[in-house]
Amino acid sequence: MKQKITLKKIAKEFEVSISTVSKALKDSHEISNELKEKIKAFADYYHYKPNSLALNLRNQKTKTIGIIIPEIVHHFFTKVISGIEYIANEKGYNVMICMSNESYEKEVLNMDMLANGIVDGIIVSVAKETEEKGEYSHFKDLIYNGIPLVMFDRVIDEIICNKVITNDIDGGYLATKHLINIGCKKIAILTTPDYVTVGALRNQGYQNALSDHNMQINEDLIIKIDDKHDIEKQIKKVFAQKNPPDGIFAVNEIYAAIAMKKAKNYNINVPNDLSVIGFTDGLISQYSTPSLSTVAQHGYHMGQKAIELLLTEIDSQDTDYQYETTIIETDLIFRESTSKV
Amino acid sequence: MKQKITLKKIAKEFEVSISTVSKALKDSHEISNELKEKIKAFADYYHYKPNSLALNLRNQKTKTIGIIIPEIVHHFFTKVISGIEYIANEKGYNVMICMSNESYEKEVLNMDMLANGIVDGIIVSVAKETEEKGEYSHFKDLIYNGIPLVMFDRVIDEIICNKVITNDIDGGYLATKHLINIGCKKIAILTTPDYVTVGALRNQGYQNALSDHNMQINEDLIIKIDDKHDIEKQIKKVFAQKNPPDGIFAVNEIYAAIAMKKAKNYNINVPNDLSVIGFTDGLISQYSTPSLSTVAQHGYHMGQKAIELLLTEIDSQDTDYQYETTIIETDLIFRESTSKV
DNA sequence: CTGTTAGCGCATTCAA
DNA sequence: TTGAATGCGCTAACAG
Repeated sequence: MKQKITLKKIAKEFEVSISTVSKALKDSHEISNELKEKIKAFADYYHYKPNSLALNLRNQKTKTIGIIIPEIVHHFFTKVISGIEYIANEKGYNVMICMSNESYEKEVLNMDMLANGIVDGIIVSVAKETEEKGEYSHFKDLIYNGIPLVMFDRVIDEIICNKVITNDIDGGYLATKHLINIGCKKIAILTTPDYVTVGALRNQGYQNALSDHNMQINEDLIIKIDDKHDIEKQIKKVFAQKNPPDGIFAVNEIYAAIAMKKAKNYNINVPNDLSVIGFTDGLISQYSTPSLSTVAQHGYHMGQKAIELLLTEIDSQDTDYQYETTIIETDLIFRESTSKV
Repeated sequence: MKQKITLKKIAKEFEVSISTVSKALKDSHEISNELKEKIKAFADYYHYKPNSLALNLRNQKTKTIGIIIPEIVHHFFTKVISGIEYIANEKGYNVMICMSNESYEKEVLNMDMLANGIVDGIIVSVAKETEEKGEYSHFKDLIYNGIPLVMFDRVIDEIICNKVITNDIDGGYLATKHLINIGCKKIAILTTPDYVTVGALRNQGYQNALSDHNMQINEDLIIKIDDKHDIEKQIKKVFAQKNPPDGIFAVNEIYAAIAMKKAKNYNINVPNDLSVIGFTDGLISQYSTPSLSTVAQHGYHMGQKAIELLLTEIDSQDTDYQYETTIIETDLIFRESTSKV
C-alpha cells in the first residue's frame, strides 16, 4: 500500500518548505516559474490531492450536507435525494444520507453525529415516531448550535427553519374532487393515523372536497391505517361493508395498490365498479395494472428546492436571515384506475 | 448562534490545560476525582462532543464508508444500502452515498472525492458506462492507494478486491426452467446489451436452461434492450411477431411490468396465454396485477455481506489479506404471472 | 522569491 | 496530579 502523498513529502523531495509547495501548487506568483513547474509536475505524477480532512478542519466547513430520511426504500424519498444530490454536486457539495427508520432514537443519533462538524447543514424529513412523541428538542439544539436546517415533507410547525412541503391539503382535495367529478357517490379514504401530519392534511383535503360538494363525511369511510399491524387486513374491511364505496382515495401508492388487489378478491372491477386514486407518482402507480391515477408530488423538485434553501442559508452571513416555507403544488395524473369504460 | 464548545474553552473556564481536560473527559486515572467531576459536569452541561474533523485528522480515519451506486431510484440498490447501513451503524460507521447516474465520469469524480481522506473504504456497483468503456484505472488507483474496496452486483473481474455478486447465471437458469416446467414452448428473454454484465449472465443462464431441455436458442427471442431508446417500443416488438412467445423472462422488473402491459394491449392474457417472470423482488413485482413471479436477489443480505467484507479488510493489518468473492444465491418467488388457471 | 509561524481541535508522550 | 510539546495536513499572515 502506497502512502498518500502530502505537501510534506513533496517538500522533502525538493528540499523546500511546505508552504513553498503549497503556494507552488496554487500557482502563486510568489514562486519562481521554474520551481512551480517542477513541483506541479511531481505532484501531478503522484496524483496529489489536498487532504480533505485537513482542509475541513482548517476551513471549519466540509462542503458536505447531511440528509436524514425515515426510509430509503421509498420512491418519493429517493426522488428527493436525487434532486438534492444534483444541485449539491453542481455547487461542489457532497451528500451524506442517514436513515432514521422512522425511529426517534435513531433520528437523534444521526443528528448528533452529523452535527458534530461533519456537515455544513442538514436536510431532514421527520420520523413518524418523532411526530408521535412530539419531542423536538434535538432540532432546537441543532438550530441553537447554528447549523442550518431544512425540513421537507414531514415538517414541524414549531421549529423555525426553512421548509419545503407538498400542498397536501390541496392534493387530497384534488384527488377527492376528481373522484366526485367522475361520479363516485361513496368515497372512502385510506389514510394514516393523525400524528402523521401529511396523512392528516390529505385527509383534511378529502373532507373539504366532500363538504364543498355537499357530500356527507362518514367516519366509517375514513380508514386510518396503522403500519404496525396487518395493513391488508385493515384495508380489506372497506370491502366487507354491506355497501362498499365506489371510490377510494389512498394517501400513498402502497395502500392504493393493496386496495386494488383486495377489490379483485371481492370481484369488484377497477375502474368500473370502483375508482381508485393514490398519492405519489411512484413505480407502482406507473406499472400496476390497471395503472394508478395519482397525485404527483414532484419529489425531485422538492429536493432541489430544499438544497437551494440550505445552501443559501449556509452562504448567508446569518444576519437577519429570513426563513421561508416553500409549498410545492401537486398535479393530478389520470390513468386507468379512474377511467370508467 | 452559539459557538461550539471545545476543549480549549473548557480549559479556559477552569484555568487548566487542554490536555488536562482531555484526560479528565476520558476518565483518566491521572486526574484527580474532584477535578474530573467538575470538568465532566461542565462538559455535560454544554453537550461537549469532540469535533469529528479533528479526530479524523488525528486518527487518520473517519469511521465513515462511501457507497457509489449507479442509481438510487431503484429498489434493489435501496435494499443493498439498507443492509450496508444497518451493519455499518451497528459497528459505529456512517455511510456516505454517491450516485454515478450510470456515468463513467461521475463515478470517477465520486471516487476521487471519497478517496481523498473522507472515507475509510468504498463499496461500489459499477456504472453501465464504465462497463461499456472498459476503463477501470480509477479502481486500480484506489487499490494502489490502499483504500479498501468492495464491489457488489456489477463487478469487474480484472479488479482484485472483495466482491459480492448475485448468482445471475443460476437465477436466469431457474427462471427459465420454471417457465419450461409450467409448459412454455417458446420463451423470449428481455435483457440488456451484453456490456451490462448482469444482463449477459442472466441471458447465459437462460440459454443454458434452454439447451439443457433441448430447446432451440432463437436469436429473435433474445431482445437486448437499450435504455437510451424507447423501451416500450423495443418490448412491443416481441408481440408483433407472427408467432409470439408463450413465456417471457425479463432480467428486471420494469421490463417485466412493461411486457405485461403490452401483452394486454395485444389481448394476450397473463398468465394463461403468456407467462412472465422477472428478476429482483421489488415493489412492482409485489403490487402489480397479476403479481409478478420473480427471482429474488436478496439485496439486503448482499449489502450486509459487502459491508462485512469491507470492515474486515479495514480492520485487518493488511498483511497477506485474502480477497474473496461471495456469491449470493437467488430464490424463485412464485406469483400470479406464472400460475395458469 | 522562499521560509517561519501559528492555528484549526484533539490525543498522547514526556516532563515537571 | 498536571502541563507543555508534538503532530495529523493544510493555509495564510508575516518575515526575510
